[in-house]
Amino acid sequence: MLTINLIRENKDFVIERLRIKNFDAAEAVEKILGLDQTRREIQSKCDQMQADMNRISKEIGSMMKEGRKDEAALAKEKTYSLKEEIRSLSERLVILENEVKTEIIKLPNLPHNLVAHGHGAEDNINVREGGSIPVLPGTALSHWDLIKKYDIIDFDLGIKLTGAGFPVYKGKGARLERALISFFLDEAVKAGYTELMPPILVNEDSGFGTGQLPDKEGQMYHVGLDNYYLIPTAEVPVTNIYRDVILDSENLPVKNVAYTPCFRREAGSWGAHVRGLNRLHQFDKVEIVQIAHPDNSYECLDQMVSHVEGLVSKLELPYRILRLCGGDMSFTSAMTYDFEVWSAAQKRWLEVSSVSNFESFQANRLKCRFRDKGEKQNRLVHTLNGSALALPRIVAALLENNQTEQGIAIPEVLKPYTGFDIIN
RNA sequence: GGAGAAAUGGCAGAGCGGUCGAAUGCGGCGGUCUUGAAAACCGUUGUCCUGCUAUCGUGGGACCGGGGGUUCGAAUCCCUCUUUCUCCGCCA
Repeated sequence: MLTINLIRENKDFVIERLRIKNFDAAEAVEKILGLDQTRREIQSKCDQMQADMNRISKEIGSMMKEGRKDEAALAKEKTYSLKEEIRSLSERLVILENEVKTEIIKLPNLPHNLVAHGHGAEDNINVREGGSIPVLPGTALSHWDLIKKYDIIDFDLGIKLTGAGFPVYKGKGARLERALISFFLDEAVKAGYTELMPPILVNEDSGFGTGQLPDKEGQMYHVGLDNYYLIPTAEVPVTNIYRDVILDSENLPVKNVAYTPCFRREAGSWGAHVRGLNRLHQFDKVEIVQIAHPDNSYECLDQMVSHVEGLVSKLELPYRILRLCGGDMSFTSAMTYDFEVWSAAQKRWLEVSSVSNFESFQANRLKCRFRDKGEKQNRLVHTLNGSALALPRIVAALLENNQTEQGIAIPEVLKPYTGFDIIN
C-alpha cells in the first residue's frame, strides 16, 4: 500500500511511475486526494469539538465537587448538542477513512527506476545466464515419464487421497525432496539467515498484511470453520511476524529463512504447460525473507540474487536471471528478478525463483517500522523475499537434465543429503 | 469440552467513575561526579492522526487486549470477541 503522504506530495510522480506497470492511476489519485482533503477537514472539526467537550466535562467535574449543582446541570444541557455533532462527524470520519483506504489499496507499488516499460514475458531483460545446456539423445524422457519409470512420484495416488495436483513422493523421490529442502536450508543458514518453522495456516490479518487479502482471496485455500487460510508461500507467516513491530535500526537487516509446504488453488489454470511437476496445488518451497533499512535494501536484493544464483549453480543447472519489466511484475513489487532453469526434455525455461524488493509497500500495510539512532521519526522498513528455492520445477529439471542410460545422476552437492548417487 | 481468574507503557506492577498518558520500581537515554568504569544523585523516556512553524519545536485529538454500549465525563461500569492462567475432562 502506498503511503498517503507520497500521493499527496508527489501526485504526478506516482501517476508517471505507474504507467511503467501499464496502470492508469490519474483518476484514482484525484479521488484519493479529494477524499483525503475532506477527511482532514472533518478530522480537525471533530477534534475541535472534542476539545470543547473535554473542557466542559472537566468544568462539570469541579462544579460537582464544589457543590454547584445548578451550574453543573446547566453545563450538561450544553453538551447534548455537541455530543450529537461529534457522533455524526466521527461516523463520517470512519466512512471516509475506509474509503481512502479502499482506494489506496487498489494502487500497485511503484516500480524502481531501472524497471523497463513492457507488457509481458517478451519484454523482460535477460541479466545473465549460467551453466551449460545439455544435449540429450532423442530417446530422452520428460520428467513425468521418468517419474513413472522409476516410480518416485505418484500423481494418481495423490488424486485418490486428495485430488489433482497433490502428488505422493515415494522412495528415492521422497528422499530427494527432503534432501533438497535440507540443502537449501543449510545454505541459507550459512549465509546468515535464521531458520524458522512457521504455522502454515494464517488468519485474515496476516493475509491482509502481505497483500493476499482482500483481492486474491480465490488463490488461497480457506478453512471456513475457523476462518484460516492455508499459506501460498512462507512469505506470509514469516513477513507477518513483523506486523505492528518497531525495530531497532541496529538489528537491520533481519534475515529469515523457512521451509513450508505451499498451497495454491490456481483455479482454471490447467492446460498444456502444466503437466507433471510444472504446476501443483501443494508443493515445497524454501523462502528467504529480509527486513531491510530503506537506504540499502537494493544491496540486500543483490545479495539475495547472488544467494539464489549460488544454489542453482551448485545444483549444476543451466539458468538465466531476468529482470522483469513493468507489465510482468507483481502488484506489490518494486523490482523483481526471476530465475529460470532449463528443462532439457521439455526444452523450455522453468521459473524456479522470484526475488523481489517490495520497498515500503508491504511495510505500510504491516505497520513495520524502525527508528534510526538519534532520530525522532519512525520510518517504514523495506521488505524483500525470494524463493530459495521452489522444489517441483527444480526436481523436474534435475530429472530431465541428468537422465542417463543407467538412471538419474544426483548432483555432487546433494549426495551427502540423499545418501545415494543415482535413481534407477 | 466444563468451571473459575485475569489482560495496564520496553518489563514488573498500582489505579476500579472526574484533575490519569496513567503512581512506583526496573530497564533505556542524557547529565553531574570519576583518569576510566561502577555506585550515587539529577533530568528524560510510547504510538497514531492533525493544526501552526523554514527548523529546534509547539497547539489539539485518539490510544490502559479488540469491538460495541452507558455517562456531561470511562483504564475504572455493562455487553461481546480474543488471548493467557488455574482446576476438571479428552488426547498425539
